[in-house]
Amino acid sequence: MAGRSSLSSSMAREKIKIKKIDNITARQVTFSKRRRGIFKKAEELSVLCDADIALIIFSATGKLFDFSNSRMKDILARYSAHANYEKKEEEPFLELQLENSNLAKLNSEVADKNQELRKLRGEDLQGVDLEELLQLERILEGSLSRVLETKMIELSQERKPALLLDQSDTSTIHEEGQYSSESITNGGPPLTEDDSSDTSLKLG
Amino acid sequence: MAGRSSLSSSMAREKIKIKKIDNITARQVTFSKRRRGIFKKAEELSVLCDADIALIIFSATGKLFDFSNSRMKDILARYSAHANYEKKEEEPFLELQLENSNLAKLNSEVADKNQELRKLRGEDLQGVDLEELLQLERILEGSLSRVLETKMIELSQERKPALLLDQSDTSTIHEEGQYSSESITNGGPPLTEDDSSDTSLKLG
DNA sequence: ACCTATTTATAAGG
DNA sequence: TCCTTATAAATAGGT
Repeated sequence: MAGRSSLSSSMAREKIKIKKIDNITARQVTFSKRRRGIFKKAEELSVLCDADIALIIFSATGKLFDFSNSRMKDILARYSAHANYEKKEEEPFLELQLENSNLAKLNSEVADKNQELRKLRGEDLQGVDLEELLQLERILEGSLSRVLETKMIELSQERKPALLLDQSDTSTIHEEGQYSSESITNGGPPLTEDDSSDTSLKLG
Repeated sequence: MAGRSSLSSSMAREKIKIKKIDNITARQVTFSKRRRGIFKKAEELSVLCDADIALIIFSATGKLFDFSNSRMKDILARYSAHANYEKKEEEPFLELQLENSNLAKLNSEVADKNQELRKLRGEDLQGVDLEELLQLERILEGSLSRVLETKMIELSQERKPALLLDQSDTSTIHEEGQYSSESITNGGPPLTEDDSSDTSLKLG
């Protein structure tokens, strides 16, 4: 009936559209809930079907969460091997490992981010086509309105003398631990997997 | 109340115990269904919450399935950097310890850029003080005016109607016997959204 | 964090 | 693997 193919989906109280959640608080709440959900699903799948799973999640704020039913590095090594096998004709995937590609990768990532920043600052609009300009315009307008709104809120708060005592910090933003991470790792499956404890890194 | 921590769980018609499924056929059927389910969950989470996700699954028979909302390699590199940073005291994770400091540095640089991008998009304004808000406002207004100016120029020069931008989800599925793998990859820079290029894993 | 009305996911069976 | 159906889980919105 409605136009779209079933792009909808989700849960309860109300069906939501699978589109980035605008409200930051709501997004974080949903992130927490769904993160727990998917980790649980990952664990169940690994147990029920004797599968090896690696699940890595970086939140929008850069926080890391990961799950693996066996040693993460083993699974990534297997993945790397597979990837290499599939495209051995071309360039080796994760190389022998991920090693030096990390630097290059991160470097180009920084470069990409910088270009995005320049565009958002209107500094690099030369080769930008109309479509992207319109998109940029929408983004900037939305951003500006949110900035103005936030400014108004802060201005109105600043005016008032502190009513109550200074509550330490009402709305402490999420920590944004740049390097914090939460990991869930289950070790040895009962039947198969004889995980001979090795400290040797086969990757290096 | 069963004894352990909630080991019960699951789905329908009958509650099943989360334990390896003995019947091979049943296990494969469940694997297929749940695999699809978790991939869907992963994609939804990445879209809803703007998270970067890597999900790698090896079936009991060794078949590989993977999902990533951006380039798998990028995420694994980030993961590696994180892991190295966190446990640099111990064994170097997937990395030779050579570039630890550089990696950490770059990684935090990426985090910084991301935060700056979020601010410019008006997504992360909680905790931003008035002064910075005003600065943001100036930047955005300047940017917006340059975008508008550029748009006007292009409009006057090109008469092309804006073509529809179709965002087809780049999902790739390959199957090839023993080493087949299924990959679903959605990707693309937030701004540009030009992920047209490849239908296959392009590494590098 | 907890509640709960709804939407999803999915175990069985065809 | 797909379809259907009954039931278990996950979860959006609100408190």
